[in-house]
Amino acid sequence: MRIGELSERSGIPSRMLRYYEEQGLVAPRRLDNGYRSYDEYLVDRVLKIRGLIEAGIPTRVIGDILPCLDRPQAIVVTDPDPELREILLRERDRMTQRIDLLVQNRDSINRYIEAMDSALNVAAEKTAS
Amino acid sequence: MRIGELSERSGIPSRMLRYYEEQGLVAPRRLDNGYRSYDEYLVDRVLKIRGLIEAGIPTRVIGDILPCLDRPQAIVVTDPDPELREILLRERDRMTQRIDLLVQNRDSINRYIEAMDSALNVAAEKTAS
DNA sequence: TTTGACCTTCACACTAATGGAAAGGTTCAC
DNA sequence: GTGAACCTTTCCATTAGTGTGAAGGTCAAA
Repeated sequence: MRIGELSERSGIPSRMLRYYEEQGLVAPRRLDNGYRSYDEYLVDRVLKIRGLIEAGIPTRVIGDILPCLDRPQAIVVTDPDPELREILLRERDRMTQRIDLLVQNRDSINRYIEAMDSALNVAAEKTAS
Repeated sequence: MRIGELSERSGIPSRMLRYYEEQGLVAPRRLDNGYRSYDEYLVDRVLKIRGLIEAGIPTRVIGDILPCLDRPQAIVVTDPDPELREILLRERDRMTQRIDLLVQNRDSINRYIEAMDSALNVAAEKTAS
């Protein structure tokens, strides 16, 4: 598919799809006329990229971890690179930290919402009485 | 305490502490000479801010949710603002999405690391035999 | 064959977060 | 009272991600 269709299906502006390409995160083929041509599986890929960017992972890092994310590991890991392993360990731990903090704060927000709601209920009961 | 001490204790550059103030996230008192003076509890506060920023939450949003995060809810929620509730619901859901995607990808990375390690073990066993 | 929708590259600009330098005030210790 | 260490504000620079517009090529349909 061409960039417009991918953009529509993924909800990601074509400007950003070109940017991801510039950052080396996707490599669409080119048609004879120079148009980008995206394979079907790239829909999921760009959505994953988008999600990671929104989660605060810089494209540089995404480029490192992306190859390890979706494909059947058995095929890839024939020659384990110890340097890559270090990068992955570090990023995994950073992600875990992020997750913990996010969970903690989301739960705080949730408690707050619930407190608002029960305050509303109290008010409603007063009115009803 | 003054900005230098807070910076040292929190590990956050003073430049950033001034930035957080500019964004309305902290409001240190001022000494007679104009120096910023931070209360003890602000150490935790700026660390929380830092964590949220690193988790990808923009300061604008942090400003909205911060008041709901740490303080005893019962006191605050006397007059629940429905508009604030909408903001909080939206942000909570966004955070949940982030968390899910982060968990999913962290687990993928983890599986990949484990695959690397067992590939290494296989190689080591070969060498040993 | 012209129009319209799509694509291309290039470039300028904006925001958020951050770093850093300049120019100057305060305080304290020698 | 001078120097060192700290603070102040102001301003300029950089990076990542994003928006937008110009100038132009492709292609199908009227």
